[in-house]
Amino acid sequence: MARKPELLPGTLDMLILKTLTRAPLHGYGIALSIKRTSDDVLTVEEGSLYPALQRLLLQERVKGEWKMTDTGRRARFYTLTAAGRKQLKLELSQFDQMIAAIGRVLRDPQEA
Amino acid sequence: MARKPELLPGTLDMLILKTLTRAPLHGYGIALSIKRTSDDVLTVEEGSLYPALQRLLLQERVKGEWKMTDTGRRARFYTLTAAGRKQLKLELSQFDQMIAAIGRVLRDPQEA
DNA sequence: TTCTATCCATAGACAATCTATATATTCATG
DNA sequence: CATGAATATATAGATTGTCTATGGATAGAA
Repeated sequence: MARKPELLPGTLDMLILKTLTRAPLHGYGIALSIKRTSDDVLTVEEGSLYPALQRLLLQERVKGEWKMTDTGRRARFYTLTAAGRKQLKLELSQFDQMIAAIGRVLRDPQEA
Repeated sequence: MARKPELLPGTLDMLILKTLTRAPLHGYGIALSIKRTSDDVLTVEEGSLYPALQRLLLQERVKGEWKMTDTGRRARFYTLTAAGRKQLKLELSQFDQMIAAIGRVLRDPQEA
């Protein structure tokens, strides 16, 4: 793991996809949303975010359209595709399963 | 994330350290313990386990001693050090914080 | 005019995990 | 006694994901 992990590795795609279920957003907006919703615990660096979005585009889990923001800047807005919704559902259930499993290990009684 | 993730990346050291709070164990025993305690959800591959144990040795979070198992094979038994206990405590609290933050993002209401 | 916030993106470094491989021993089964 | 499964350690190499660092550009506030 990186020295100062801002994210739990392996969870970024899921967080992005989930964020897009609310509404289409541009990259910067996704990062802000995750930061705010997580009460500043999760910070998505640009160097993580944009490669992740490229991956998701290639996998056709999101689609991107260049538009203008309210503030008059051009930005690429991402929308979930059907495949993206399906993938999110899958990742969500795998994540729950993992967390539950880790929980069992961490709560396992000490010192017989 | 790997195609078929057997672990949540970034959690292996924590799982190993936690497993060693119960009793000193050798590598193979640690892997078995995690597998069983997690009801077969978490599988620690050898290629992940032994490098992780080397890291933990170098960082002096565990110490290792060659001994004989009950079944008469030589194996390296790992014991938590004070630094290892401290590190476990830290990782546990960071993990809880991350999971809680991820939970807030994932439970964030849909479609305004 | 300068600074901050908004916006995109890539290159390169680094860390963690996995696949594959190698070695060796014990024990059960045929 | 041969074979294979389970027990046990370890490394090399590939892959992936994230981060640091960098570059560019515009809008609006000070």
